[in-house]
Amino acid sequence: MKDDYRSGCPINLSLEVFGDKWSLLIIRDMIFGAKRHFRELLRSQEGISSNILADRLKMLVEQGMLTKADDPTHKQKAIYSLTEMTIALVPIMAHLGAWGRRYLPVSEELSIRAELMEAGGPDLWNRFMDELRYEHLGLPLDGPPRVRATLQAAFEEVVARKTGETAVA
Amino acid sequence: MKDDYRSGCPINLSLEVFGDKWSLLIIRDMIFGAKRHFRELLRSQEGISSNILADRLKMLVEQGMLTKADDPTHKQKAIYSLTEMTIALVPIMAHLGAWGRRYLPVSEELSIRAELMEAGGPDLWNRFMDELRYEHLGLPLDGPPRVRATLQAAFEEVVARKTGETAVA
DNA sequence: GGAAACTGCTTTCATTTTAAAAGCAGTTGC
DNA sequence: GCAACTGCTTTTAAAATGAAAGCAGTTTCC
Repeated sequence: MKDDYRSGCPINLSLEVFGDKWSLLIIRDMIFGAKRHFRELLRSQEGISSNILADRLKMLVEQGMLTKADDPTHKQKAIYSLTEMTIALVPIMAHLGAWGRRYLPVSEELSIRAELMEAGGPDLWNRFMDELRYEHLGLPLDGPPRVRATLQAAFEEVVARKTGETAVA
Repeated sequence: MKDDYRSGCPINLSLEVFGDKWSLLIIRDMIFGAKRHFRELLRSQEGISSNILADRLKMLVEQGMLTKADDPTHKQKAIYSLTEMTIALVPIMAHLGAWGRRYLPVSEELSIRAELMEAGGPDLWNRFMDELRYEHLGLPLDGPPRVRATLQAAFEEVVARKTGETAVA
């Protein structure tokens, strides 16, 4: 952990931890894309390069934002997990997505999840956070996880519809 | 405006606009510190340098996050104003502050505002946003602005108390 | 049992960004 | 008339980023 901060302001400290162009995208892919391995994270929409990904993962682990463990199914695989700190970013992700959707030129398929998160509100966010605690921290969960699958299904529906439209056009 | 984005994901687009170590601090100082001029913004807690500040202000204006106008009281002064886009970041600021306060080594005096914002919740944020619309966009406001002054007073109270403690110690 | 594909990275090198410091052409207040 | 203030720009060094290739294993598949 680094401990020489520019100031003790909570917004500044937050930016010092994940205020760059990539960290939050990695966390996004872990939360919404269920990605847990290096090579999965390497296939981001935005095309992160491997050296940057390696650097950020290392930093995020050092900061307590992620944990890293051996994957029992493969001697070379590492599994990255969210921590409570990172799961607590879900509402911020939802707000960021809603903001981007309102003010920036988002694509329909990549913003359907943000739309559903905004519509679902804090109740949905809390359910999703509980599901992430179940998947990443092993905490008990009431019923099976469903939020991410619902978001994913909506995404795929849009993709299918747009593919159809293109085929027709 | 740049228009070559890495992806149409709303979170990514948001990061492309203000996902760096300084942009959000400039906006923070305009929102919570009522700073409107270059040299005011230069005196940030974190010590931004003048070339970076100039660069970011230019970019934020290009992105529609701020507007720049002549200050009628001084031929060399420029006044920067928030836009609706930036005022809409208030809830994100509140969440970021709350998150930082919970998980990072914040200082007491610099986090009292975040504490009050968290306690006030969406009702307070909306009132604050209306006050910012009044100050920066000239929209009508019901009653005089009070939120920022309240936050500022709490900040100064903590500073005064801590100065007293130091003097006694 | 051998080849191909996959594992999480690291290395290299060119380009871009950041940072600190000094400076500058005006403008304003006293 | 001069000192302090205005929003920057310039210079130079250091650091971060990005693209591409490579690497020492491990696993899969036939």
